Amino acid sequence: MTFDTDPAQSDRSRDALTAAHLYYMQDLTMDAIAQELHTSRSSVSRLLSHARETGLVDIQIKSPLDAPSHLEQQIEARFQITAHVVPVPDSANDVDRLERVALSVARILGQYFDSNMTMGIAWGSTMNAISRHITPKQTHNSQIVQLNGAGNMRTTGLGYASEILGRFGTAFGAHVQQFPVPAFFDDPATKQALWRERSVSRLLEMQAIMDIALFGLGSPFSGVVSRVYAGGYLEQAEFDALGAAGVVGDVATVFYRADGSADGIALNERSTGPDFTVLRRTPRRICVVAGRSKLASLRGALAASLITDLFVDESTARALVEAP
Amino acid sequence: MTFDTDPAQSDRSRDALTAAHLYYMQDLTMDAIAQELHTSRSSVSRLLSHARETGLVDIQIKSPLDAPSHLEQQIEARFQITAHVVPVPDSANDVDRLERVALSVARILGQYFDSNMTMGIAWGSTMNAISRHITPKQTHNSQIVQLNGAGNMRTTGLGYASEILGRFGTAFGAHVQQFPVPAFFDDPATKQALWRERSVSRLLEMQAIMDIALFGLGSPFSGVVSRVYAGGYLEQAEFDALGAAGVVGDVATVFYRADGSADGIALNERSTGPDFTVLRRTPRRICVVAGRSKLASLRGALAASLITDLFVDESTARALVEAP
DNA sequence: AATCGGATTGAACATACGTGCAAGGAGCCC
DNA sequence: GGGCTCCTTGCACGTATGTTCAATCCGATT
Repeated sequence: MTFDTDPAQSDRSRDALTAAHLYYMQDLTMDAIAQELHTSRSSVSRLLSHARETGLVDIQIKSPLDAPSHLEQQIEARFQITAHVVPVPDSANDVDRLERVALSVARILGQYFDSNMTMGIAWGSTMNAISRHITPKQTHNSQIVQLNGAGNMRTTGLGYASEILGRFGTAFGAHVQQFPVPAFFDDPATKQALWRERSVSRLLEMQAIMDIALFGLGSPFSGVVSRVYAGGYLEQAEFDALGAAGVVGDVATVFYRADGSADGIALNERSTGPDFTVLRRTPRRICVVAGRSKLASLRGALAASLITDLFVDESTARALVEAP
Repeated sequence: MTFDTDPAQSDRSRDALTAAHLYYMQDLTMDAIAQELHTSRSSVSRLLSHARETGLVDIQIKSPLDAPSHLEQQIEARFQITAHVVPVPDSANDVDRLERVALSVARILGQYFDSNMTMGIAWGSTMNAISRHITPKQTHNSQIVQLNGAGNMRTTGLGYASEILGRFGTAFGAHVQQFPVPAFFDDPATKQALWRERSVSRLLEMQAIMDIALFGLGSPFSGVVSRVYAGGYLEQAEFDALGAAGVVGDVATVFYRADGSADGIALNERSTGPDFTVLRRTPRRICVVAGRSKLASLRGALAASLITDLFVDESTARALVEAP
């Protein structure tokens, strides 16, 4: 049984390691490294890319002491959470914004997730963006578990969600636990029945003991429609009911109001996402938000105490600390 | 009292931090960053240099699993120490060799040294080379303590040694404890008398409880003469006596033989360096060696169990694992 | 207020770097 | 063994980056 020690790959990685040493520790030029490795400069360039992509080289930004920016301090003081404000120029559009916040999260995630841990993962455009950029890190005995179902009337959702899950899994060398159910059941009774099944309850157990939850926010009633609302998951009537109930957002297809409350929202009874009382027991709950359209949703999630660590673009962060 | 929060510097560092985020976390080009920061591309280049030099950006090379190279494994198995083999082409001369090993050590040192620690520092060309390249890291309540005196018949040695010490001190924000004595006393009795002085014994106490010792090796009887032997520290007669006693090297001006023994070497009675029995109590003893001329000295130091962590250039490492 | 020295800036230049491309190899199937 | 694809390599090109230099700014000093 070969681990990742197949001779070809190992050769390449060994060279990449040496090249990384020479480049990052000894400040040699790629040309000089090429000579030492008896190859061409281009190959060295590629080796170094490989080293960075595979997480062989790890670049961290330190926050010596003063680091928390003014904004971060304000957010932390006001909401009792850890804040990471991602600098994005105000002129950027929402797509760039999401991409850049996601990239920052993807690069830093390895500092949170480690061996023997379990991480819960939502799905959606935010999670998708993150998954495409994660810097890999080898872990052992770790689990990635899907937080909520992704099926709808048209598809099982297995393709989209499992693509995301899979990227997380391979990046961390973790076991992946899929949750092959629809996002919402038609009948609450189906959910209750299924929840008693051993195969499902095993997964719910894992959610209950996860160390990290990672999720974006849905914002049903703002400019950009979240994936949940565009993808055929909800009927118009259901959507209207959410509005009537005063819903401002969702985490893993579980909805809440501006004050953070979620009681009496009918759709939650049929949702497959984790109940907030469960979610709040997770030690680290990382929320990733990009774009001011999610501001109301963010405020609600904060009011509901769903977040311990927030990644947010600069302009949304500024809006957040302004008077509500 | 201003810490490092003087407004000008803080502005610069804040920009550097942002630039580092944008460059290393979001893969923007310097041009794009310049626009966001309303400055020129050159300034961004300088900001990023600044960020790297000040340790604001930390680049680490991971050793995922297989990392210990063959050579490192061999050394570790044979001598029960941790080995870091620095890749240096065989064609490099001894000066390059030292420079490159020192650079690697300087970059990685921050991973060993932290707040509330005490590190003992030798002096010499190796330590000098390292000191010129250390990547800074802010620590609190930490100490840098000089291991052995640096004075000789000509100078107090304060200039040279304290320059080295000082660079370590400022790089880590640590208190610096100099040791203003000659490298060797003329009369052992002077040493004993001085060693009872409270000012000196306070420093010896600190040496006794240090967490890390960092030193190069002296090799009196090989091609390149160590600083100790060229700088007027020893008279010819003393030098000859070392040869007669079978000495192969020294650590912080304390000498040893090929088998690691140090008993009965007269000069050690007059040396100001730490007794090996004291040194061996230090949990981490980092030795930096470059150049095959130090091979015999290295073998002796290993036999004397003076080393827990070894940094060595590739070709010397190869020579080390060959049959003695 | 004038002058000086040192630090900072952007333009221009010289390198260093990333990447598309065609050529060469290594496996694999026929 | 020939021919196929897929992967890797080095070259060449265009772009990105580091660095020098003259101009400018800033603060301190006279």
